[in-house]
Amino acid sequence: MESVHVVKALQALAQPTRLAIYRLLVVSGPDGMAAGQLAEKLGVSPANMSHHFKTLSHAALILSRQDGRFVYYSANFTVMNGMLAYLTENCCDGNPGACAGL
Amino acid sequence: MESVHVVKALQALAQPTRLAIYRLLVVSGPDGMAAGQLAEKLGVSPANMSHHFKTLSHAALILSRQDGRFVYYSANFTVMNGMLAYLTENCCDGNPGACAGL
DNA sequence: CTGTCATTTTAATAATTGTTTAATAATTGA
DNA sequence: TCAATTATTAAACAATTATTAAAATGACAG
Repeated sequence: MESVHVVKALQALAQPTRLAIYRLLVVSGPDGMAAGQLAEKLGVSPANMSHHFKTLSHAALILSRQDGRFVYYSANFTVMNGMLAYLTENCCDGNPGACAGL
Repeated sequence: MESVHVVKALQALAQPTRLAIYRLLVVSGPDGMAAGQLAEKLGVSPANMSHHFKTLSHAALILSRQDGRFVYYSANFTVMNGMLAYLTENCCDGNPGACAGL
């Protein structure tokens, strides 16, 4: 994963509403949740949610699929994995250190 | 780790220079690196670096210690661990899913 | 002390981001 | 087709963030 994509993913998650959206989608797994369901659960207006979905989608952190009138969003675990790996790469230059557990 | 701290940590890392700083500090381990050394390595002005150090410190992602005229910064692995755990908590509601590997 | 080096702070400006309101699409059922 | 529902887009404004230049702090050597 390249630096510029990691920055984009971090930016996308670095906002309270979007972090909450993402966490709900992590819990809901591959099936995901409908846009309106998320909006209601978080008490955020649909328009505002839509902007946040766009930001998260653009960072490839979430996926969407249409089902009738509903749009279901779900977490893209592959990108999250890549981001986490990037953050801890080459920890302590390969030697054991205070980073134990990473 | 609380949501508000996670957002702060993500915000701190969601910037190319700060992400680069953090990664260099992850590699350099507990000893860390001097402020000026990092500035030179990244080609960023000392004043600008200082602002970024402040942001990262305020998010508790890095630690600092003074040694003579030099200030050494190092990665705070505990906070990174907390952040990573927060992001993947309750994945797929505890059931096996597409999140395999997280 | 005085001068120099390493870093931080302050102040100013430019750029980005988040929220709101209103308008627009797409889908469904009567 | 018409109205209702679900979601997105566009435009505007307020708020936050990043960068720069200049001044200030703190540490050490002579």
